Amino acid sequence: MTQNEVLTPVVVPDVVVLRLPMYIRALSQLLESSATVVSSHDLGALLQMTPAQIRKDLSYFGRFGKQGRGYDVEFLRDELQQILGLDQRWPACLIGVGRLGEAIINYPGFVPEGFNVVAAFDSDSSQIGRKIAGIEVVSMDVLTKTINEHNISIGIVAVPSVQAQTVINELVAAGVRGILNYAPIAPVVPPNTVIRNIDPVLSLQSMTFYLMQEGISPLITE
Amino acid sequence: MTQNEVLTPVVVPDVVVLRLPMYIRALSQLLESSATVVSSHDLGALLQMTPAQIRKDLSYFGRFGKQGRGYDVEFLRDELQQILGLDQRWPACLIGVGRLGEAIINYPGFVPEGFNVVAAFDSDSSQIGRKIAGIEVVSMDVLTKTINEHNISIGIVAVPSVQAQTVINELVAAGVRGILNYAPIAPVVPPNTVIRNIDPVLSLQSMTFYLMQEGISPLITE
DNA sequence: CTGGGTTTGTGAAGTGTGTCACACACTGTG
DNA sequence: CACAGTGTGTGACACACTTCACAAACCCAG
Repeated sequence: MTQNEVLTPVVVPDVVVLRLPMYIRALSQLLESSATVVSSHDLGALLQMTPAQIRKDLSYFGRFGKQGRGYDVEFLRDELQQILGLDQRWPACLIGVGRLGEAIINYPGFVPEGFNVVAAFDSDSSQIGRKIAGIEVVSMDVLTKTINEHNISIGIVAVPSVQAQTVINELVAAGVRGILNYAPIAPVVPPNTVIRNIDPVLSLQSMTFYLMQEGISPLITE
Repeated sequence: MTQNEVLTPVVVPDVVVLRLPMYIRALSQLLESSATVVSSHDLGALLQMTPAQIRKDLSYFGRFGKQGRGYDVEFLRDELQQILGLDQRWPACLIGVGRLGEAIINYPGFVPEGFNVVAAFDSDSSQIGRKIAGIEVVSMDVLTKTINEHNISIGIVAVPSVQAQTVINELVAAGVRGILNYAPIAPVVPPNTVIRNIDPVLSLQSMTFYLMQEGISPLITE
């Protein structure tokens, strides 16, 4: 094989892709504590997972470690960031500037990770023109235009449930291929679109099953 | 086997438990559109999953359907709610009343689903005494006492990353067995404790991998 | 430069989850 | 009351992911 490496030799399982950001975060944390090298064993202890899984996951993308030594923390983090496209800044737009939308746009966790909300939309005309965190709320009428102008490929949906599917359809039609949905619904998207749902209620509802199993019930004190 | 049925015949896979809330939500939606009966086929279409998976999932808990007919919507929803313990109200406490904590306590999605934030804590003394959504912010010193008094088994963590693990440890020590964590960390909890992490950044970071694969890059316009 | 200790990368085995396909049950009709 | 049509519940199969285990590679000490 004297040709250039193919980008992704075999198809990478989704679960593996979901774990890469956790590796990046742990590596960043290690960097702050001035660690230069880490083994799959130590990284596994930090993330509560087996060393074998970490090695297998990384092996989908390349050979980043050295036998007898481990992984160079900074190098591995940079490689993983590049694989996920996190060495670039991603402009995103927000739809819905109610209480939730406002909290999202003010959330300080996005910017340091390379995600910038550069536009905010709302269907409520009384919201239009208002500025939140330096961003002016504009009408849904200019959705496609604004998305093209700013080259936005990520949309964050923070509208009421009943409107969410419609808004998602509009985003997809406007060319957005990645959607972060905060509405408590099960949205339908075309196959070439990536959707991630943030739904604390679903998390709580599956949690109570296990609490019940341990005999913990809100009505019984002990 | 003339003995009483055991509650859960075989161990239920975690993935199945995670899907039950989605079924409940879809069933509630069907109820609103005045449907009385639904087949696994139709439910699958609504949730983008195969009928076989739905039938298999439900079969872990009992036989709720009727051949040739399907499932009674209201009956199935009630059964699933009971299995998850959602026929009761669950008191929860919030730790951290910053911008994020405030948004959580004001989030209107929890109460209709049976989750009530009945106490709010903060380590910042300037926050103590303040009232948010009718709930007075109190000191971390009274954490254990308050949790016991209100019979709280769920804690919602909305403190900065550096404090999150400490707060989680304190919650566990105080008897909380279910934790909804909003801090962007990988927390460590004892085996008998259920943790759910809400982390929009992780969702975005795995999303960009797929956007990159489709050739979508924030720097390239087309 | 040699050898003991360490840790990676990866085929192979193991485990768990999803899908298939069909017997059985129920409905409604004539 | 019989029969055609429909849809569940489930054992068997298929697939995907995780873990195992070991050869190969590297470090470092003497």
